[in-house]
Amino acid sequence: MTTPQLTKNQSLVFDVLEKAEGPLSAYTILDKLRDHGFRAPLQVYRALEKLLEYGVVHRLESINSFVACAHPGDDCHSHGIVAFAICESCGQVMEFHDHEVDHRLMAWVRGQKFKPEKTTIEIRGLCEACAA
Amino acid sequence: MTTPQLTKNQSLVFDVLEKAEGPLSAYTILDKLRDHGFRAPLQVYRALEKLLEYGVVHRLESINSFVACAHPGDDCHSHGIVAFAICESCGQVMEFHDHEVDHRLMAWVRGQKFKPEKTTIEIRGLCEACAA
DNA sequence: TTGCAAATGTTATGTTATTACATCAATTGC
DNA sequence: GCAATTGATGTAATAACATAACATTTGCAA
Repeated sequence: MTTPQLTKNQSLVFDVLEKAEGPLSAYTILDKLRDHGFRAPLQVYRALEKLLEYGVVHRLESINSFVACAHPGDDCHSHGIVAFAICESCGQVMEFHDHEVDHRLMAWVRGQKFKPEKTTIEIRGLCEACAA
Repeated sequence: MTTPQLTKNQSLVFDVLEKAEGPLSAYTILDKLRDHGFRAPLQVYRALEKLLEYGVVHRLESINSFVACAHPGDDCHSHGIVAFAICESCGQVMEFHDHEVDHRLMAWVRGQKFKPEKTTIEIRGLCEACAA
């Protein structure tokens, strides 16, 4: 999928996520955009919905937050399943891909005739700096 | 870890989850236990906290719900990372384990000197019956 | 220029989870 | 025995996350 031109709200939300150190909740994004005229959660959620669809933003299910994709200008979908390591101390997120993991999960899924739509892999713990 | 004797509230919550067809939200559990004297969400969340700790219940992060562990009488922790396939149509959940997936994720983690605490693997999609 | 689809604005509400504080019951140490 | 501690419970209030419903605006193509 190629990313279409972002609308005003989509750009604002994406910029906030890109400039952020780590993942942000929808309401945190809302607060950061009040100066730009944002008033309601839906303005954020609607933008996020599109950004997720375009693959330029990821949702972290285990912490109800969102991050910009770590592959600028690239298409995340081509990498297979995206996995995340989330530091519970500093909030830093590392994004990675492992084709063997994809392969094993998809093999299991095939065996069950299960039709996968969206797969979540999130490892919560402590990053090197915080574990020290 | 061996599971200690459950308290009254823990037993009530666990029984509800065991008898359920699929995952339940905390508030759904609350509703099912009103007849047994439950009045507040916290009664459910506190019981769930312990049941999760004992490993007899799993939390499904991507749907904010809880399921009884699919290995009755067994200790889930000994199986490594638990993965779930969740049917978005009928709500059915399949629980499985794949040592190779564990191995690959833990290898990545070691390479980053990341210290994992809790790992989530959830595949949302359609089960065989619902995909037909 | 009309008609449509997508995006936006706004209010209200629904859903999930926690904080704060009080009480009760079992256990331990003296 | 009986303080002291610990863990479980009860209750109210609130915080945090997400969507429904409806009105309006915008861009664009027939």
